[in-house]
Amino acid sequence: MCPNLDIVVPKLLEERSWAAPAGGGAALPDLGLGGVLRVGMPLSPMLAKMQSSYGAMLETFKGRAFLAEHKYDGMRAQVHVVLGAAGGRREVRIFSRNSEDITDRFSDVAEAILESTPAGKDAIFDGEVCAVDRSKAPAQLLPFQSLARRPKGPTGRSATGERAAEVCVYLFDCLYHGGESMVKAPYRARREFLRSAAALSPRPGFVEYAEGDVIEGDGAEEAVEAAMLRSIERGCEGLMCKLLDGPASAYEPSKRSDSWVKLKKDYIDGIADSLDLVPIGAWYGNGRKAGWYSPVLLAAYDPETDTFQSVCRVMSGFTDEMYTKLTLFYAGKVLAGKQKKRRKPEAAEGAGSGDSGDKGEPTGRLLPRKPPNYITNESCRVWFDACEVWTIRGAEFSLSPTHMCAQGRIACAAGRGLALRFPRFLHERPDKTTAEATTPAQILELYTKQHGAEKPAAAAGYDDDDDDIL
DNA sequence: GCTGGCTGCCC
DNA sequence: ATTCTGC
DNA sequence: GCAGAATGGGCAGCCAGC
Repeated sequence: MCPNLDIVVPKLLEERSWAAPAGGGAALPDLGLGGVLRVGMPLSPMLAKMQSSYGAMLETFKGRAFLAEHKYDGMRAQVHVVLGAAGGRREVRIFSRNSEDITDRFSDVAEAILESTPAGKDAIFDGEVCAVDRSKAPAQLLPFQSLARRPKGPTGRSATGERAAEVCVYLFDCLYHGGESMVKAPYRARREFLRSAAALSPRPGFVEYAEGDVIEGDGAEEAVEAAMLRSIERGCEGLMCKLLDGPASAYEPSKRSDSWVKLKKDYIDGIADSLDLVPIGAWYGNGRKAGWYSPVLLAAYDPETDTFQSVCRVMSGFTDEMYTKLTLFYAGKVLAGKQKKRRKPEAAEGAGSGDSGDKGEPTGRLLPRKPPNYITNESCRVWFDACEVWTIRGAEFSLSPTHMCAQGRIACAAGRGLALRFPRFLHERPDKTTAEATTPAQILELYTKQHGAEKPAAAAGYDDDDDDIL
């Protein structure tokens, strides 16, 4: 329970460089309300605006210098180095993006920070903690899932007995140091300071600097593309592009500032793959989506076994109009708007066949029950007749206990399938039949390529699918 | 003691 | 996290 | 342009129930 006052009071931070209370905290009733940084009290991290093309990003920087930094796929970490009362023993606290204290979960990071920072100086750093495999030369970045499997408590014991993943923190900013706030300083200065011995002594595989390229002048576009490719090879999600100079490059807590732009690789034309999936079921939407099907369960089609294997649910990317059309198409009628408030299913349930008090069964294109060739651990409220194809885009695939795509073909993952992270609907694919949908084998190949960083396997020529040609 | 559901948090 | 909608 | 709503995948932890 951290008092997250930065969120409650998103003040304009009239930060001064006098933030340092020379004599100690006694006279600081302020809880962050005044915008005064306090080591040990988390401030809301600065956020980035998302853009989906190099062109749009370059446009926002308008020729000014910026940093094209790797966007690591881990957890945001605001690292505080707190001085003890006597100025002696230091303590490290680590806060999540939402200002939760996650020090216990990453006590190894905390210790590494202690070793990497000079005595007698308090500090606040910003960075990303990632699961890594240190047996590789430069520590190999591991998927987010590895990081998520870390135990939450201080005990560090994992129920399954598997050892927790090693982690490394990639630092990219310094907000405060030695009693001085740095948030008003230009990013270039903050970064340079962070990279000086006065602030930190990095330790490979434990405490590192976020990788980034300074880009300015001609050839910016080529430089950004190159940075993006490097980031992808490294196993990152894309780029964080940050304005380097001037007051606009200050650190603005809790703001989704224009001076930070994120470019995720799965949005960039020519890099992202999309999938052609089949809607096989749905639930009833809540709130403003009451009366519509939402979300919708999607599946890949395996012609070898004639099965539809679920890959994800999707609810993003539909306009209200599409919802109306979709619902009418499958239900064959307008659904009665549900009550505003949804209630707990209680213990009722009893498998997905009952459909409690629903009237019409096989109306429209609904099926009376889940067909045996729909392979999923989901229990949809209604099952669709698999009859169309939608183009879906997402980030990577994860091993799933719920979605059974390619289940049985994945080495070392008995009983698990593949699921798509961050799925969103792009458009219908009226020119494709369900038999032409993306197959589990294709998805398995994409999965293998994504973390099988072992082999760069450049091409492996992949079937297209996608195309949002306009 | 193991399992399933639910909560809370990460992205 | 993402997307669309409404102010 | 921004806030709000409705949800995406997935994990650890905790508690109820068998």
